[in-house]
Amino acid sequence: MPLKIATWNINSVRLRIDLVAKFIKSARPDVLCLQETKCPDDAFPLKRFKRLGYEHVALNGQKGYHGVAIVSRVPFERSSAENFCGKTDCRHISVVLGERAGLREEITLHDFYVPAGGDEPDPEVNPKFQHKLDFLDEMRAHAGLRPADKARAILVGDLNVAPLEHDVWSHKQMLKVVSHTPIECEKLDRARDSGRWIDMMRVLTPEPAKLYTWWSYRAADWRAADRGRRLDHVWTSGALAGQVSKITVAKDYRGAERPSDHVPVMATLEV
DNA sequence: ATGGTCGGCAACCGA
Repeated sequence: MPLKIATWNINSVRLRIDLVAKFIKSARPDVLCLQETKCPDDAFPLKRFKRLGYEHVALNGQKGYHGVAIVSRVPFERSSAENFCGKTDCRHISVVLGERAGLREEITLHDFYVPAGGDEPDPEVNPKFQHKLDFLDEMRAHAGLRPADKARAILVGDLNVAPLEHDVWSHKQMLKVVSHTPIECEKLDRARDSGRWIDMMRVLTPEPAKLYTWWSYRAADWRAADRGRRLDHVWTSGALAGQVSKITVAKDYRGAERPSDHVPVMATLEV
């Protein structure tokens, strides 16, 4: 059976709830992972999601900043939220899909929002960049992010790093720009390799094809300039990799009225 | 080389 899992940095779920509804109705994901919900759990628009058919929700939100959520048409077995870098800043949540979702074998799903890291790419003077590097190191070292050989797992979200040359509009001009500096790209690679995760977006769309999921709000004409970055990712364990039939980047949503600066990415799994 | 725009929430912080 096909299982569709989408990820989207929504940059305020309450402000953009109508846009989320439009995406849900059109793309029909089974599970939607959100980042930057900017919404305390008691203010999350549960009723709206319920009306749309997404009755199962796992939340890790707070007032004003960051926040992640997983909303689903199929029930979870369990969920958990973890803290990184000794902070309670709501950057991770995970669920397990299993029997109740009609699966014979469980799938663990992680939803991440890695710190953006500020503007200055020097950890000595910019604590936000240091935090980002520490966060990536902690992901690498995390035992819970190393799926066993046969385990089916998927990790999605806004990882705030565009690691490959063709994940940015200009590799050369981006080398000193936070999101594409060598040190953070290397740390992201190590986090991925340490868990033996596979970068499924690049399996299905290999370089040198350009692949972006984010376009700055600051561009006068984001579409014409097309100075995008691939900040959002879909990683799977080896056991799940062969079952990903398709990943789509819904670029049109960047052109919506009052858009997020990120667009939805949706993976279809044959499970 | 520089500054450009958002959202939350009520002055700036974070992105």
